[in-house]
Amino acid sequence: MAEHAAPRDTPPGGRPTDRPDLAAMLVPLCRALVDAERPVLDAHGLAMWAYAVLLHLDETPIRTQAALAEAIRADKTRIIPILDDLEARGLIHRRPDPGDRRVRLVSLTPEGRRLRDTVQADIQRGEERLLAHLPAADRDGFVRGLVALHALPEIPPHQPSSGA
Amino acid sequence: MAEHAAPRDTPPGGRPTDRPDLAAMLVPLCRALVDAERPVLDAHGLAMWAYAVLLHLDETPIRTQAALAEAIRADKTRIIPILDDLEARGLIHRRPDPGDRRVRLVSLTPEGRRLRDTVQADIQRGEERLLAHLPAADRDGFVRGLVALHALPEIPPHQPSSGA
DNA sequence: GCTTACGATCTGCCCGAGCGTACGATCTGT
DNA sequence: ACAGATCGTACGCTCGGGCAGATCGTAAGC
Repeated sequence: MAEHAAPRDTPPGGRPTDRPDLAAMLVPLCRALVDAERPVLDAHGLAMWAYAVLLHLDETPIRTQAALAEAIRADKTRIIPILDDLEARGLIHRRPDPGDRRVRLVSLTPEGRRLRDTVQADIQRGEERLLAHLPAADRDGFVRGLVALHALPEIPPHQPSSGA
Repeated sequence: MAEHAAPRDTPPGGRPTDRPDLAAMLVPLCRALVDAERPVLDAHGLAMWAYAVLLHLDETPIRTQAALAEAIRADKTRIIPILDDLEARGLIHRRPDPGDRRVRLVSLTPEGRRLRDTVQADIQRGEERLLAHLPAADRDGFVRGLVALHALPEIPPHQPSSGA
């Protein structure tokens, strides 16, 4: 089941780390987690992007739709139908900024906030059940490390040092 | 920059966790990490899937190509050209199983193993530089938690409990 | 020997997502 | 008033990847 990378001889120019690549563990974990959470989103008729919008909207005041799109790393054109849908369902407000009528001020409606809280509660409950598999110390470290990494402004590209 | 979710009132039916969703942190982290590591793979002429194959090949003995594809969660048809390329470059062997000539036994060649070690050293060096941003305790907990989660056989789907 | 099952391979279809372009409405500076 | 920039929106292209079907070789059971 669990394949741990056996420690190998030291490759040229690198210290051995005695663990699989972070990405090789993170990517499957991400996929599995997203798959696991999809039923919850489906049950509430939310697409992943729509949920990302709801999540982001009340954490930081929104300036423009393009900024919102960039914040959740979505495409600025593809976010339009998502906002259309959320607006049609009464989950967000989208009104022109009186100060600059080019921009639309996007905000959560009370129903939007409620749905968001409900869905997030479901999701986080599932996540907590997942985290329960870990010993308490590792669980806290994992979450704290993840929060810290998530807070990093950006991740610089790795440099191939060995002769290309 | 770093937006921490402010603790909110408890949503109906769930305990508040005072942290963003795991997935909401993991997915951007994955994307950023993969983006950061792409230059390394490019420098060695390896696609992501090809690297996944090399990574998987010497950790567990391979039975069939379809099993290999499933193990790295790739499509069984899409993996063929990848194996073709790796084989043409002398990085893997693909010979018919004498016991059952339907199946092809896939294994790493010495050059394949060397390339894999080189690339992995580059990648893990970059990852270690990233982890250096964390306090030692959180770093260890993060890696240990990640390894443990990665070792889980599967992640059960979350159940939407609130009235769908 | 025949039928059925299975693995590898190929081909084609469809979808989601990234990206560029274009256009209308609006703001800003001159 | 006019030029240039900015925002929201629509359209279209392209690519990667998931998926289904078809073919061929091989294996196993009858």
